[in-house]
Amino acid sequence: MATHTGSQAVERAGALLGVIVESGTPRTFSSLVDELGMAKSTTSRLLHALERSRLVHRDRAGAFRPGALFSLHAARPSALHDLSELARPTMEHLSELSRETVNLAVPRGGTPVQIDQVESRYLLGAVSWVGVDVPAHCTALGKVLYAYGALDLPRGALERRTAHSPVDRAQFDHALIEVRRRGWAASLDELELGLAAVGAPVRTVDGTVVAAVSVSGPTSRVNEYGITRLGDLLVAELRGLSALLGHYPARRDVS
Amino acid sequence: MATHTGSQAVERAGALLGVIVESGTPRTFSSLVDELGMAKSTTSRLLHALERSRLVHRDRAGAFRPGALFSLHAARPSALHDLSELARPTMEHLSELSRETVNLAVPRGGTPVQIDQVESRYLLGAVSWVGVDVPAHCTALGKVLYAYGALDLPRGALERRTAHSPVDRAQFDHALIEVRRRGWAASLDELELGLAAVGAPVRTVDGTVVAAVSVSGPTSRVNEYGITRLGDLLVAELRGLSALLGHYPARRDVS
DNA sequence: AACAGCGGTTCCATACTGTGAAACTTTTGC
DNA sequence: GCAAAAGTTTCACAGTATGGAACCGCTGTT
Repeated sequence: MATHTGSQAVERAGALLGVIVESGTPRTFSSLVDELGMAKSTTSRLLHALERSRLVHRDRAGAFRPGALFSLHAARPSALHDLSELARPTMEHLSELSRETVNLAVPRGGTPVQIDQVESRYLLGAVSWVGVDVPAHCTALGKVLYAYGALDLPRGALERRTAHSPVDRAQFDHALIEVRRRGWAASLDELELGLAAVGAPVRTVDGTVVAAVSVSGPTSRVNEYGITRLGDLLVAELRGLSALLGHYPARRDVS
Repeated sequence: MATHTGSQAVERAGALLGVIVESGTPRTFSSLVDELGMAKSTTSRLLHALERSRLVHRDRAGAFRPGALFSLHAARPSALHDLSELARPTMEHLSELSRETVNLAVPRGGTPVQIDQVESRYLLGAVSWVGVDVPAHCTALGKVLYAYGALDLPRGALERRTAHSPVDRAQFDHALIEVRRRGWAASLDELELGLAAVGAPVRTVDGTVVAAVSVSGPTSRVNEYGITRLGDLLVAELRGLSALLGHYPARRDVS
């Protein structure tokens, strides 16, 4: 029962690439053979072909990573725009449900970088943060990325912005554990009095957190809606995104 | 005379991907058929296979762009690190030749983002700019990215940082033309008195500018070395990088 | 409405190319 | 130094990729 008529070799090569790119960490030849269950010879041949096309790169240690073509694409200014595009429908939907500002951020250069935003439907809403330098530990997006290891924990003292800012390291670490437990993060009056946000992770199918989405607005309205309700809503909505990012054909054919 | 023993279908699919990713702009089906000279049927089949593997994405208009796997990779914090890795040897070499600080930047979110740096060999050298928010029009890296359209021109007034900062719009536009003519950009005392930099573009084989590299140090030493000499050096060194980024097997077999 | 033109997909017979087992070579571990 | 693991190459076979042609579904034209 073939999934589709067509090019077997290309699909197998695609499956290899999928595994290599999604796992995020360099993969050894044998781990690929094990995971996809193809003959060593076939795997070897396909990997060499992919290497010639600069789709994979084998490092000194002999492990495979995404190739120059992926780096080239990543260097383009439009690269993250593509991610925004994938996330757009979900963000629009969240915006409709909450009527608040929705943001998308990825970790880059040690801090969360906002790459897309859907404006609040209210007149009084969170304004654009794009480009503004805010301490990540006071934001929902930052906490999410920290909690799931998408961002290295901040070094040095935790800056205080308001009386509610998390500045105690032990307390902050505990907060991150709590984030992982619940699956979402909140930031109430921590960055600015009256400003609140709730954020949740965007995952690939294999569970890796690659981005975060938040809903933010006046603390009063956010509280009114319900922090937990908002958190759970985010988690539920973002689950769907994983499929877009990371669905690839099931292997293990029964021959 | 086959280039290598192996997988024709995969290599052809790889060539398709190469064209799609490198051209940076959405490609139509027929432009791909024309460029690679494969049968329409073959091209169609391969593209569908690539689509199933999320390596290409066809947008509403039916044009092909890099797929979700590329976006996924681009969203990872390590993505740009890969580019740095490719550029490292060249940057190290430039550092040895000039003994000054060498920087690598890509356009991201409307501004140049420094993604790698080799420190000056001198005690008095340009310090790390990573993360520091500087007006791009006063930097060599920024000018290069502006000049080649890798970055959209700044909106609004051009901020003045020193008496030498370019603040007149017409004059600035003219300076960019000059940058394109020479192939490199300079910034002398424009950002900070006593600080100078010379930058040049990093191109893919098809000529698209995806990044910029600069050498910076005290104006006195940079002048002593020679602005033009430095510019030409940069251009020459960076030409080699293109091959790493963009070399892919020549098509047009003679059958 | 009928039609031509264009962009893309599906069909199909042909033969070429991808396949896996096994032999072979290289590296790692002890 | 040997043995085992890791990875590459060989090879005969069959299955799959190939391109021409037919086909489909638009869009614009008279």
